[in-house]
This record gives sequence, C-alpha cells and structure tokens, in this order.
Amino acid sequence: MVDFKEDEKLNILNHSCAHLLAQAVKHLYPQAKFWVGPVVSEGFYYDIDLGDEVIKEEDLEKIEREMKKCSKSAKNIIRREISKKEALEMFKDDEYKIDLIERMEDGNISCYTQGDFTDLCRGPHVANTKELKYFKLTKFSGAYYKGDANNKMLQRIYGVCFPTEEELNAYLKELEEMKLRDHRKIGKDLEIFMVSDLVGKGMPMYLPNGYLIWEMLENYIKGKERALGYKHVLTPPLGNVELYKTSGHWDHYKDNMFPKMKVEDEEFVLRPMNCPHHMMIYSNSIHSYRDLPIRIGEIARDCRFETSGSLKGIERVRTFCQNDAHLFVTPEQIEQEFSSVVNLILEVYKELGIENFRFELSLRDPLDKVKYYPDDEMWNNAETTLREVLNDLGYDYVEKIGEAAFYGPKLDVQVKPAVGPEYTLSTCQLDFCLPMRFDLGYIDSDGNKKTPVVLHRAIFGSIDRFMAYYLEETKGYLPVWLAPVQIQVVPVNIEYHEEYAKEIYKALEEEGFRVELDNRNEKLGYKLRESVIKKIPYMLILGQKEADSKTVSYRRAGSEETTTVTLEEFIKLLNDDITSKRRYDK
RNA sequence: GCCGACUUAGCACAGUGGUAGUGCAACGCCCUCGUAACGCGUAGGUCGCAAGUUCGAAUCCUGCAGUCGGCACCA
Repeated sequence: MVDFKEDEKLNILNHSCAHLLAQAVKHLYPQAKFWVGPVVSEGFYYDIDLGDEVIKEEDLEKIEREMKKCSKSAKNIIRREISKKEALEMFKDDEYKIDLIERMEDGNISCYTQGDFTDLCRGPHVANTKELKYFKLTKFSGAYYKGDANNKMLQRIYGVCFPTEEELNAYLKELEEMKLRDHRKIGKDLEIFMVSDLVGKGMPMYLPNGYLIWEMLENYIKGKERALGYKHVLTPPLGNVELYKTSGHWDHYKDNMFPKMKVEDEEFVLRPMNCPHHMMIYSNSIHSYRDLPIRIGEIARDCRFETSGSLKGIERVRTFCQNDAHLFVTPEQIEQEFSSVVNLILEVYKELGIENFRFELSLRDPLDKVKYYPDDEMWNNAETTLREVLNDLGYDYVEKIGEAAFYGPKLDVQVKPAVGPEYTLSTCQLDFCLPMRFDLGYIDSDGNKKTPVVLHRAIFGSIDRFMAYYLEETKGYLPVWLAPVQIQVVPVNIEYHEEYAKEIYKALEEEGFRVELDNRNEKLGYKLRESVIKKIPYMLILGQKEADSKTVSYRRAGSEETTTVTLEEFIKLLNDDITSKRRYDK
C-alpha cells in the first residue's frame, strides 16, 4: 500500500487537504479549536476540539461537501512568516495553538491562509485549494489530547487525498480488498478459530483446522530451536504472587494481570509471562561457566488482562501461547547469542517467505526513572551491546526511545497486518536485571560466582499472533505444509470414477498426506468451486481419461491450469512442496 | 478503558411501529454430469440480552453484553 508520509507529492497534497478539512470544519462548527493535523502513512488526520459536540457518521458527508465547496472556491494558499508575538496574538483564542506556539522558536514560525481560514503551519502546501479535488474522509474517532488518556478526548477525522480520481478510487478499492484478507474473516471462512461470549472475549478456541496449523508451526519452531541447542520445558500457567514481586513484574504490570486469587494462605496469579518460571528452572541446579549458554524454551500459555478495546481476533488476546525462550549466557556470550537469535528470526522469515518487516531497537527513556530499573551503567552497557551487534550484522533499524522493557532494551521486529496498525512479531530482549533479582549465578573459570545475563526471545511472538499474521500474508492460501487439507480428490462422475478416485485417495493417505475424497453426488464444477473457496492447495480431478492412463490431473487453488502427471510424479511434487515450505499465494 | 458505529437462520444480507424475508449452506427428490454454483422441494430464527413506551416493537427509549473503526495500553 502507498505510504502517504513517504511519498513527497502525496505528503504535500494530504497536508494541504488537512487544512481544507479544518477550514470546512470551522465553517460548520464555528466553536472548533484545532490541535494538530499531520500526514501519516495512511493519509492525513486532524485533531479537533468541538466543545460538547462529537462527530457522527453522517457528519462526515456534510464535512466532505463543505470541503468540496472550499476547494471549488479556488483560493490561493498563501504563506506568511510571523513573529512569535504575532502568532500568539493571531491565535489567542485557541489554547491548542498557543500550546504549540509557546514551544516554537521565534523567527521560525509561519502560517498559511486560504480565503477566510488561517492555520499555523510550517508547510509546504499546494498553491491553490482547487488542487485538492480527489479526497475522501475515511474514518473518525476520539483521540486523547497529546496522546494521554488523562487528557480531554478530541475529535479526530482521517482522510486521504490524491491527484486524480482514478488513484483515489484505486486506493479505496485496495482498502476494501485488504479487509477480505483480515485474519478474522479468513479464520471464520476456513474454520480456523472461534470465540464464544460465554467462554470470554479475547479467549479464542482453535477448531480442528486451526489446531492442525498450530501443531505444524509449533513443531517447526521447536525443531529449529532444538537444532540450536535449546531444551524445552513445561511449566504451570500460574504462579505465586511472590514470584512476580521478586521479578518486579508485579509493580509494573499488576493492573494488566488477572487479579490474584487466594488459596489457603497463598496468593496466585495467572501468569502473564514465563521469565520467572524459567529463572527458577535455571536455579534448580548449580551451573558452571562451561554449561553456558543454557537455552530454555517453552510454548507457554500466558494470560494477560488486556483492555477490552485492544482485543483483536487472535492477534491481540487475553490467553495466548508464547514461543518463548530464555538464554542464560556469560557477558562474553551476549554478542554471539544475540546474533544467533537475529539470524534465526531471519532464517525463519526467509523460509516462510515473510519479507515486509522492519527492525526497531527499543531503548529506555533515561528521564523516566519510574519505569526503568535504575542503573545507568547497566542500561548503557546493554543498549551499546545491542546497537553494536546490530551494526556489525549490518541490518537497518530505527531506535525507539522509551519503548524498552523495564528490565532491558530489546530488538523488536515490526510487521503490518491487513487491517490496523503495526505490531511486534518477533522480539529479542537483553536483560541484566532479572538474573540479579533472582540471584542467579554460575561458577566462572576463576572459581567466583558470577551473575549470568538473560536473553528473552520469541520468534513467532505468540503462535496465535503469528498465525494471524501468516493467514493475512498468504490471504488464507496456506503453503502445503500448513494446509489443514492438502489435497481434495474429486471424481468427475461418482458412478464411473469413484473406484479409481478411492484408489488414489488411499495411496495418498498411506503416504501421510492430509487428503479428502469428495464422493458426493454433485457436479464437478460445484465440487471444484467448494475446494477453491476452502483454499485447498491441490484439487485432484479424476475421470475416465485418468483412470485409463493411470494418471492424475491436478489444479492448484488460485490457478485455472490443469496438469496431468503420474501418481508417483504427483507425490514427488507434494513432498517437494512440503519440504520447501513454498508459498504459492504470490 | 475512552469516542463513534454495528448486532436479524450456519454464512452474507434485506426488512424503521401492524405478530419475520432473500441468496448460499443443510436435508429430501431429480440430474449422472470434465474444471467456480442443474432444477424442484423441505426444514431452520424467543430479530444479542434485560427492562420500558405503545392496543401492538426486529423497528422507538434506557441499561448491559459482544463485535467493528480509531484513541490509550501492549512485560
């Protein structure tokens, strides 16, 4: 999808369109006061205080009509440099603009005027409002002033603007198409997961198709980890509150945990993460420097009390299974183990054909003394280490201040879903803090007890989220190794060809493929249509021709071509598809 | 959690005050068929839940729940 922020021409056009929106809103709502109206990846928006009024759906059309009027009036958009004093006087009735101006440097302030409307802005803009012709207001919502939930909620209106009608329509069509690949739709259509109000929101249940995909993903990633020396464990999905007080999670996240429950004279919580359990496993025995790194992995069920508004399909849920592991290493081993994790991430992405992702290096905000473990030296050390390893590996990344975990900095891999904002898929976190809090140790070569360093890492993030992402990536056309049903055998005529179809079906089943025989008394076209809708990778069409020549004809979902081969060749083809994990959706 | 919208059969939807409809799916009959829907028929819904207004509520009001679009949050 086009990025309005990155495309210079669209950026200016959309920024100007935000002003047009503000002008129209000012006409319709004279009491309106304006906060900011930036261009973002998805277009532009403007945050507006309408006093007691709120935007409703029908208001959008009304505002659009007014915008068209403002556009048609063909006013020149005129830039003017103003002094800070002038600016403060000009916008004296708008506390939001005053807020902005007060933080601006004198001599570096400008405003733009179009007809009866002037907005504070650094520009640049298009020359005339008539250039803003092909736009659409796409969505609206409340948005907290300065992004702080304690502040007043302003009205935010989103829109997009293009130079031509064709581009606008193409974009709107693309938006509609993206909705079709939303994992919630695919998950329902292909019977992958369900939710039940009675069980609880944000607690998905995986249906047979979904659990099959789950098992394949789980076995795949555990196999990769075993090859790298990981040992997998199984730990309970709850823990004593003291465990989380020791780790520090209780102080930081107790509001985001399910409340504690008292049993006899102990208190427990459903666990929100697995680090403390794995720390206890580490401390179950005495370790020598020779034993390190120790890599403990687990597909571990966690429960987090996510706010109702943040839940989304199987992407953001209240119960989920992390593809978690904790690597206990000596300080000298950090670099090698961290590289190894990054390489594993890249290897998995490459194998599964995931190409649209980016790295974020999440660092602490040094001014935030509450959230982050107070040890400057530790933080500087950890952040420098991660940065150096990333630079050595030569990967592009952006640094995000204030995004670190409370115990350490991390590398996050960000991806964009079909619908909604970016999220983290994989993560690798460096932690000097929890090993100290749990008093972990190993005996070093000099005979002294030292504290290990821990790398927290998740390749799939959670199996749930990864599945959501991969369903959207593949549009539901799963590669053969993941497809719940790999082959649908369709006899042309049930009366004459069922016997041959059964023979082939049994042969494929004996080879270990997930195969189904459609022996219903329906027309060929009808049965093929169902296979296509269910996105089954291979349709095997068996009629007189195939029975006579002892061959099979196959068609891949998403293709209209039919190929005829021998059964042996077909099996070879399938096995090749499965081992290569090849995607065929693109 | 906050702002707004939505919730009708397994699925996709229509129906804005007069005791529920269409298409697909399901089931039955018919058809016996070569690459995305043969035809006919049958069954299926306390219209998200609760309370209210009304002679009468899927429709109007209120509350609750869930979902969706954003905001906030995300160890």
